[in-house]
Order: sequence, then C-alpha cells, then structure tokens
Amino acid sequence: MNKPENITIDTIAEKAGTSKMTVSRVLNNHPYVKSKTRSKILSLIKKFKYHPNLTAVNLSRQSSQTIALVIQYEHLFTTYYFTEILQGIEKMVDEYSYNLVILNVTSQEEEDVERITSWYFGKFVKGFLVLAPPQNSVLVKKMREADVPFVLIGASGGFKGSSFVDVENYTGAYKAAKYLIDLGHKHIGFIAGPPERGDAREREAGFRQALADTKIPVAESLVVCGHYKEDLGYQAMLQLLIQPARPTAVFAANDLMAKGAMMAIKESNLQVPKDISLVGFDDIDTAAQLVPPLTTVKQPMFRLGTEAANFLIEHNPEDSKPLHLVLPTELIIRESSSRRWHF
Amino acid sequence: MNKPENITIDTIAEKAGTSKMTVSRVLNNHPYVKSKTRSKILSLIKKFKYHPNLTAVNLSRQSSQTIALVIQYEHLFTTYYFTEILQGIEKMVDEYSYNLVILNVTSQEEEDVERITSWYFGKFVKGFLVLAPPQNSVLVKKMREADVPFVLIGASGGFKGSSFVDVENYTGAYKAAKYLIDLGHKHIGFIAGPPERGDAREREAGFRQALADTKIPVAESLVVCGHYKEDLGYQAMLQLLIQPARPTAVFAANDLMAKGAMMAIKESNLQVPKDISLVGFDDIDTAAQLVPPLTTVKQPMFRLGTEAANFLIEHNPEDSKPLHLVLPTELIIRESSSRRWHF
DNA sequence: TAGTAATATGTTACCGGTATCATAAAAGGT
DNA sequence: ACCTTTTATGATACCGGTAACATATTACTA
Repeated sequence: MNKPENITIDTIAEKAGTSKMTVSRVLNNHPYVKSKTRSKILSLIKKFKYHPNLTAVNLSRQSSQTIALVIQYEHLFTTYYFTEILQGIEKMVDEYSYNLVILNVTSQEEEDVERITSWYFGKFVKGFLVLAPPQNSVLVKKMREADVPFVLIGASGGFKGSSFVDVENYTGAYKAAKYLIDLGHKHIGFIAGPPERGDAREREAGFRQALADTKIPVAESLVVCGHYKEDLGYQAMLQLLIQPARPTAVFAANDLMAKGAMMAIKESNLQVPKDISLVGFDDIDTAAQLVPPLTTVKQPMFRLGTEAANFLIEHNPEDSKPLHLVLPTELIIRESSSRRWHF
Repeated sequence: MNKPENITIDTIAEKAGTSKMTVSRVLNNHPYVKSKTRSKILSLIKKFKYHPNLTAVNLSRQSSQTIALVIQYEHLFTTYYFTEILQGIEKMVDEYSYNLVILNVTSQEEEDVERITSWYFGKFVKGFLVLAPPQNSVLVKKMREADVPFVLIGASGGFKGSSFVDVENYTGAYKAAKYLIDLGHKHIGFIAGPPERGDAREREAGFRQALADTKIPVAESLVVCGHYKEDLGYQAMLQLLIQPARPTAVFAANDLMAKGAMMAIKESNLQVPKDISLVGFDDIDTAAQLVPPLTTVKQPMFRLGTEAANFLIEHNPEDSKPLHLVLPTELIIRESSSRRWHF
C-alpha cells in the first residue's frame, strides 16, 4: 500500500542533486541550464510523472493564464453560432498557451454575479468574455462597476462604455431587406428575434429602415416575433400565411427561424422561392444544406471569437482604451430568394 | 493615479488590528471569534472590497473544490440533451459549493490529453465528468492509466472498469420496437446513430432484438445511418421512402433524427402516423411540440447529471469502488405512432 | 595569463492564504 | 479566591512554485 507520495519540484530537485530553481528553469525553458543537467532532470520528471502544481505556479506568478467565457446555457441552442465563435476563442487561447473555462449564467443573473466575479477576484482568471448578454444585464453592470476586465461578444448595443466585438447587424439586415425590395417585393414579412437582445433589435431596425428608405410602409401585421427559435419561426410563419395579404417575401432575424419558416411554407404547399422568398441571418452550417439553400446574411463568427479573446489576453484593463470592434456582414445569395412574379 | 493596492488578508488584519488568522476565521465562519471582532472585520472586508485569493486558498488547503466537464463542442448539437444534464450537474455543484469548468476536447483527442489531464495534475480540479466519449476514446484510456478520477456520462459500453452513469439504451430501444410491433407493424425502419458511439449501438441492438424475439426479420435495407443529426435523419427517411416495400413504422435512434424524418415524410405528402408511425429517443423539449407530438423514449437526463457529479465530488478514487449506474428509460406514447391500418 | 563576459546554479524571500499549536482572556465551579 | 474549562487570538510553519539577486564556473579576449 505504498502511498503515492506527492511528487513536487523538491522531489525532482533532490533526486537530481540540484536546487529546485534549476528544475524550475528546466520547466520554463530557461536557456541557462547545462544540457546534461537539463536532460537528467527531464528524465526524472518523466520517471516520476511529475506535474507542476498549477495552483502554486499561479500564486507565485500572480497571474493565471486563464480566461473565462460566460454564457447562458439555456440560450445555447438559439445562439447557434456559438461553436464557431468558440473555435475562434480557442484558437487564440491556444496561441497564447492560455486556458479557457466556460461558466454558466442563468437568467437570474443576480444570483450568479458573485460566483462569477469571484473567479476574477480570486485571481483564477484574467478576465471574461461574455457572450450575448441581455441588454439590461446585471452581471455586466456589476462587472463594470467593479472594474472587472471583460469583452462582450455580440452585444454592442447597451454597453457603449465597455469593450465589445460585434457584427453589423443593422447594416446586414438593411442589405437583406434592400435586396428583397430590389427584387420587386413590396409585401415583406419579418420574423423578429427576442426584443431583449440588442442584435435582434438592430436587425429589426435595419429591416424597417430599408423599407422606410424606399417608401414602403411596414405592415405591422407582417412583423411577428420568433425569439430566435426554430419552432417559433415555424409558428410565426404560419401566422404570416393566414394574413389576408400574404407576404411575397419573408426576412427572418436568424437562420434557425428561417428554417422553421421554410418548413411551414412547405407544409402549406407553397414553394420557396416561387411563392415566397425567404432570407435568414447568421449563415449557420445548415443554411446551405436546406432545400432550397437559404439566402442569408453571413457573420464572421470565427473572427468574433479571435478578436475578443485576443484583446482580453493582450490588454490589461488599466492601460488601454476599451475595444469597440464591429465587423462587417455579408449577404450570401442562394436559392431561397427570387424576383417577385405574382402580384 | 492611486494604484489600486492589492487588498489581501493582511490588509484587513492590519486595519482591524488583529492577526490575519482571526480574519481567516471570520472568512471561514469559525465559531471562536468575538462577535464584535467579527462584525468589525466584516465591515472592513466590505469597505475594502476584499476577496480572498482563491489560488492561495487552494494551495494552502491542497484541494480545489472544482470539477471539470469534458465535452466535444462539435457534438454539442447532436448531444442535444446536453443542457439538461448540465443543469443536473450544476445542481450538485451548487449544493456542495463547488465550481464547474467546461473543457473542450476535439476529435483529435491525442492533442488534448495533456492539456486536459494537467488540470488534474496541476491540482486545479478534483476530477472530470466526461460526456459521451467515443468508444475508443484515447482520453479515457489515458485517464484510466494515469489514475485520474473521472465519471463517464452516457458511455457505459466500452469502459467497464471505470465509473459511469448511463441509461438503459438497450431496454429503451427494445421497448420502443416492441411497442411498434404490438401495434401490428411488421415493416419497421430504423435510423441509426453514429456507430462509434456506444449508446447508438445499444439502441440498435435493442431494436434488433425486439424484432428477433418476435420472429420478424430485419430488412437491412430498412436500417440506415443518420449519425444523430437532424438533416441526416431527413436524408435517411427519404432513403427509406424510396424502398420498394416502404416501412409502415420508423424508429429513429434520437429525436433530432426523428424530427428530420418527420419533415421528410410530410414533404412526401404522407401523414404521421396514418401512413407511417414514428418513434424517437431522448424526449428532447421539442419532441412534444412537433406536429404531431412525437412518441419517444425518455431518458432521465437531469438525474444523469446529478448522479455523476455527486459521485465525483463525494468519493475520492482510492477508497471506493467505481460507480456503475444505469438508469431506466420510459416509453412516452404521443401521437406520432398508431396501429397499422394498411398493408 | 589575468581580466572580463557569458553561462550555470544556488539562496533567500515571497505569493496569500490555512493548519497547528501555544497562549491569553473570560466564564464557570467549588 | 483559586483552579478548570471554554472561548478568543496570536505565532509560526507550510503549501509549491517563481523572482531577484548572489555566486560559481566556464569561455573568450587582449
């Protein structure tokens, strides 16, 4: 029953007959170590399966090499683009040899504030990336008050004083709506996202402005809310279809709802785009795989992740101005949209 | 430019005119502190916004109060039930005042092994919950070799020696298939999950056994693979529909594929369940919201999370036997399935 | 070959808490 | 009033590393 002794840096130093400082130098690739000493130590490390105690390392270095991503798990499936952003984040985190942890925040943010910020105050993490917080986020408010370093992802709207990366929701939506108008559509439906989210509001604003700019009145009966969810997009579309003056084109504030809408259209024995043109937003993976492939507004999601992570890691909050980065969106024209044929 | 001094336990002790030990006692609710002293210290803590350095606490206590959940982000959307499991985990984690971090593992597991296990070796986490690893998981293999504490969630199949929680995939699938058979169906299609996953194989085995037990031959042309993905479920169903002898019932190995399948059926102008009965597996949120609501096999996902987390937190690996817990599944009969009418 | 620079290693203090043991003060018992 | 408990607080060492500085060794230069 030999107790698996705790192997520390001292163990290795002793076996190697050196001071622990030399071992530390080997661990950190310091140049001033004789190659013979180095290899001896390395083999001992292997032999004893030594792993440095990261807690001790962090305490000593007074830094953590870790950042946290705060997300609302419940939203995971409506923030469908999540994985791509995450991949962007991970890329940066890898490049800097950082670590990433993911922390959950519920819709009762108040209860989570303490738990989450203590990761920073307790010196566990250098700062936070906050994914798409609601406009009135208590968490963000508290973080700002307490000078916690953070970068918001996709929530430029309500937090002008803080660092954020976001995409041109307004312009993207404007372009999409304008595109439909240019195709001859005058009766355009809109399936909106959740009103508490800034991006959703911007997209709606862009849509409305495009119509306004071309003197097309917005029929309020053609604007319905789908909260970014597929099944609610389906429901919303059904609602649009029973309108006395059915729209000839529909713009959904995200692809997931567009997908639901497409299903509803098909089930009503109508065709996309012959009877109804359909445009989405996000360009999620499945957008191109739908039948017909979905015309949509593409966001540079991967880059959203890299930029946010890069800033958080590179800049310490005292010495730099907040990051305000808004990336362009691009209209991807596929086969779900076409010129208006019927009246 | 007053530098925001680092507030430590010593700062508070000094201001309070006590030793830092007394402050430490206050922080940890030790009874032997005069209430006057306690309240004085508490007010100073508040005044100076003192937060204990968790890194120091952990180093001193030689423990971390943190567990990690390892998931493959890429799978996030096929492991749809993820959020419910997560909520179960978080419940336990909260109860024990633990912390949870989520770590990503890619499909190139080899590259992640070191990064992930170092969270344990570096004393950052007490152990791991591994969500639905592939059957030949390198990560799990290495963890076992290195005596890293972990609990697998939903992967009992390939890892008999390790701790796991899982559900009765085999029995659940058997029940579903048997149910369809009892409804008079003899021509039953099966949409399978990814063959590298144990649960998918068990579900297929249960399906096959039910047919075997009732002397119904399995038509291999009616078994197609959909890899747990919605759009592949759609494709798979289309394939089943062009078979010379169309199935009168289809069992999909998860709800997501069942959903895709339902779409395919509707688009082919057939009706569920009149023309084809449809049964899924998982009972995800949307299952009940489909039109018609989906008959499916419900898994106790929340409990899967609580049990796994509870075991990992409560038991240290040396002193206890591995956990082998298999929770029952339940057939939820809704409206997507009915007696066979036509031949 | 001494003198200086570059390389290699060691010493000490410190990061910010907690555990353990010692000691002081207050409370209780006779 | 004296002794024993209980309560309250302090002193010291320690957790496992790293930073900064000191010292020893080797290599190069004139």
